[in-house]
Amino acid sequence: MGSSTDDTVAAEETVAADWRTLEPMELTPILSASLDAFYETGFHGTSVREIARRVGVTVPALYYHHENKEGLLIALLELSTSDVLWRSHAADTDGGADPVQRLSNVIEAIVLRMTMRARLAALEGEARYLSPENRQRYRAVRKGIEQIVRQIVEEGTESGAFDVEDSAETTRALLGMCQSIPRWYHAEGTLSPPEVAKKYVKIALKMVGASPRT
Amino acid sequence: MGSSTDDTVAAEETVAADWRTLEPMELTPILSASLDAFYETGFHGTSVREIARRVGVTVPALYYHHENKEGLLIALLELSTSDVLWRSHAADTDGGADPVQRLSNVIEAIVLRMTMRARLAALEGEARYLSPENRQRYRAVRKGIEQIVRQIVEEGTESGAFDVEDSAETTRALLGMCQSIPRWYHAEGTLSPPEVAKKYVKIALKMVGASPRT
DNA sequence: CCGGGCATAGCGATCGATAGGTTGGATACG
DNA sequence: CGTATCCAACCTATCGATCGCTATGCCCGG
Repeated sequence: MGSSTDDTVAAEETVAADWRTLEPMELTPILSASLDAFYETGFHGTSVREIARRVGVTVPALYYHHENKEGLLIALLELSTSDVLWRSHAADTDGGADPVQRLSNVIEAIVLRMTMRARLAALEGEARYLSPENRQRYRAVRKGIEQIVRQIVEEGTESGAFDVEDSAETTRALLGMCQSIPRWYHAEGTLSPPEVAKKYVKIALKMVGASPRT
Repeated sequence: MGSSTDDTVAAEETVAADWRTLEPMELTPILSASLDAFYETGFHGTSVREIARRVGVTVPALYYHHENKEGLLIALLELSTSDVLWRSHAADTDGGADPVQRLSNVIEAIVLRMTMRARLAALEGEARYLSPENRQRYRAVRKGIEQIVRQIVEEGTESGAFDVEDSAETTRALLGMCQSIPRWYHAEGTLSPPEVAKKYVKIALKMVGASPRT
């Protein structure tokens, strides 16, 4: 996990800020090729032979490391969902008690992930092709993120920091806005991920009726 | 096309209000079964035999009415996109010159379609599996809707009715919020389509910094 | 010499698509 | 009125290709 030297003091500071740093996720060659293929042609549109061809191996090599084709998608979704769930929670608690800061942090964390891990984030649309039990686990993660955002929206509304009529609907609108980012965002675009995140934080604050601190 | 009797006067009035009325779209048995199958298991996850089985015919019957499997998806997307494009444009012009009313109308039209034609609207995510030339036509439609919304946002910002920093980004956020509705909306839910539309119109007006008329 | 990490070869099933025959109803003709 | 013709709308049967997956064997580093 972490280095064994000088941890006591720097640990909190590091962990607290960690949710902003998204280095390119390191994947095994097999998972990297699977991600590319699934992103381009979808789960059912991708054959295991195509994945093996991209990796430069034969088909049985895939089955040595993963149970079956669905196992490849599960492994990718596992990494993806645990990453976004951890980051959202860290961003939330990092915002202290101020709903404005908490929502700003969570939206920033989500948008940063949607832009810097766009291909991985777009994969979540393929989760509905999983077997029922695996799909269940994935939907639990989605509900977790929704609950984080909804709690902030509700608490902010009760404290008067926000002006929201329907917190559940506003939460879905916030997440829907963010989840659609991978559909149009390209890394070659003019806006960098932090710039996109800043814009969406401001939009999100408007959606909940909180004036940005200008 | 239309009946030749009594058209001159009633036409305008009918057309102007038509974009709010969404009767269940009548599809051929083949397209109806294709829509169900594509919605449940995706384009690549659906076999032509499965579609034929749902219709109650054999496979060649499908190929008699449509060129190939992709032709089934094209026919559905054609109906879907032409419908939403027409409704959005009608809702826009029906709002007169007031940006608030125009945006309210367009968002209402889009949300009404997303809820009442949820399965058809969700199909648009499968458009990326089309061949390049067909995908091109579809993306043109999407750009058309985006341009309608963006124009309203820009004009509203220039006239002072809206308070928007980045109209392009706000437009994408508005559409992304709406396009994600089919992912969670079920017809069995507690909210009716007009109720959902009302809520999203209010949220949209907040996003562009226009205070709702209370 | 042994087992992790593959490749060779091929299994049965299913894929999208098609050639060619059948049918039933509308229309034209005597 | 009877019947000949025709075409839309299918069905039967089957094509070659590809699918997910695996039994078996080799090879090389420890």
